[in-house]
Amino acid sequence: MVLIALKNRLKILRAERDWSQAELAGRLDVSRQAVNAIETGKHDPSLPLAFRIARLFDMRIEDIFDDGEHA
Amino acid sequence: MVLIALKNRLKILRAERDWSQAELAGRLDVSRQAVNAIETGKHDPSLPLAFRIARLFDMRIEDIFDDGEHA
DNA sequence: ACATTAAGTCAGGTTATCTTGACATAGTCA
DNA sequence: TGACTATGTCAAGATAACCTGACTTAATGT
Repeated sequence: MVLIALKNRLKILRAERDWSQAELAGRLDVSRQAVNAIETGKHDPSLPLAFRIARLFDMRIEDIFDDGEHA
Repeated sequence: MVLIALKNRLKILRAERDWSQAELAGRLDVSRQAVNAIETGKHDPSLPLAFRIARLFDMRIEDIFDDGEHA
């Protein structure tokens, strides 16, 4: 049972601010590897981390991560 | 390190529809115990499950779960 | 050439989020 | 009374989401 992670715009949002993965990790209070794993689709963030990410970029969770948003 | 789960309105949304935990679990494709654990604050849903919950109730994740929403 | 930074990865470990199965309690109802 | 439903809980186990530390590769700059 191999499920893939939700698509996300983290890498783009980070690039827009010219932050390294390490800097973003620091702002989110997680490890650099955690940020990398999320960006590269290895896994999804926990819900609390998703909230911190949304707060940091002042966006809604649904606008950063997406499920497929079928209509 | 004991962290508490996010507050959530699952129980209320479910009551408004007069669904049992078992029925909600079926609609979300998780176990009844998983629904119970989320409602009783034992843990947070994964992000993919949070998306399914939000879709089911046609609401935003932020309007069902909350972090404290300081201002 | 050498040092530094960024990104990606791996190993090994911990904790959180699930699973199934079982059980107790309370409420409803024939 | 006895059957049924809903809720809450526990145990034991699987997998996902984190951690630290180490290492490689590519790009940049001195």
